Amino acid sequence: MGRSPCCEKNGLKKGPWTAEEDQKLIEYIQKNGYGNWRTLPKNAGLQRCGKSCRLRWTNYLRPDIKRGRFSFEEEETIIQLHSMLGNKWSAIAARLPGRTDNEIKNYWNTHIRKRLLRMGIDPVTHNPRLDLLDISSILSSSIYNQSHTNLFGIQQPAVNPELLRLAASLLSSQRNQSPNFIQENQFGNIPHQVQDQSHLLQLQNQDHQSLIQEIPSCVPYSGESSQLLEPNVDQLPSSFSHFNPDTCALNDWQSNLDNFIAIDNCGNYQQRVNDFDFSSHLSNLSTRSSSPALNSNSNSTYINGSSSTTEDEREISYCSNNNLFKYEYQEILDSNAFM
DNA sequence: AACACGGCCAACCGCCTGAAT
DNA sequence: CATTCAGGCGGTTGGCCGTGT
Repeated sequence: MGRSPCCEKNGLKKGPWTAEEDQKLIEYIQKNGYGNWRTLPKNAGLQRCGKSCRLRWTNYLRPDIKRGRFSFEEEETIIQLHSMLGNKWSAIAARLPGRTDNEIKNYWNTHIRKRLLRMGIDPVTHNPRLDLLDISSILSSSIYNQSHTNLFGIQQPAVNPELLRLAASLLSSQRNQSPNFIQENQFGNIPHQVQDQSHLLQLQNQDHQSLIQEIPSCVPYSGESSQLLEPNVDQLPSSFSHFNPDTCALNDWQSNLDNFIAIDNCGNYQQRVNDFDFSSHLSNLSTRSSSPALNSNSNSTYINGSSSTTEDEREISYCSNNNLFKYEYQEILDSNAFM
């Protein structure tokens, strides 16, 4: 009845593979192919279980594995696929030739996930982090002096009651003002007023999602992120300068910061305001990078550094489509309300 | 030089699904 | 139909290595 056991569980070697073991496995598979992992270790003269052999082969020894740093295009693909598929690493790996699910998973957990978190984007939902947005949960707490439980169920120290009283007061005063202050901005960028805590507190009256959709309402949006379109620069307000990495030197780039436009490779654009110290961010880049490190490959002709090669420049590039706006909003929240 | 710390990643663990018996 | 296991998958771990003090 049933199948016979695949292998003896005892007496099999575990841990890192030696070069000799690798060679045995490679030679066996080159000669006989792979498929029956149950019998393979014995036939190949390996004191390993079939599962270990399969893993070693698929994640490391396979000849078509691409090693080395992930390219920008690969990173972008991973993020886009993850937003659609979630932690389906094998499904994501199937669309990235030469990359294994294990490698993508590791790269996500060690690089991309942390970066998204720093940007205020929830790496699971790809939306703004609710733990940072959830001011209303603080304000709605009826007993200010009690400790506060955050979204993760972690007890946090009591919030300064004076601060909360001030916040409540400001909120109350803002309720009598125009609720459309965000839409009043003709360019669709985040208004500077948002920096003001009173405006920030006003936001808590609105549903987070509706707010996010509201901000880019004046911005041309090309639709699906998978569609790579040339940006339509004709739609840019004339007062905006734009950045062309093909022709613009880094100094020009920095000098234009006051009127900087970020355009992702779907053609969406956004005026960058200096709310979250974008200038110093770029200054730091310039000290570590002798050249702007920009390239003109892919479909990003006008872009905020998303085709560049340094870590921090890439960081900006993840703010594509709606995430761009979410990011800015999140940064404003972060720097004004929680610091 | 020695130690502590954190990041990275190969490898393992445990669960699930579908096939074999 | 029930049982058993191979294969596949995602989550987690632990050791190595680089960096900071």
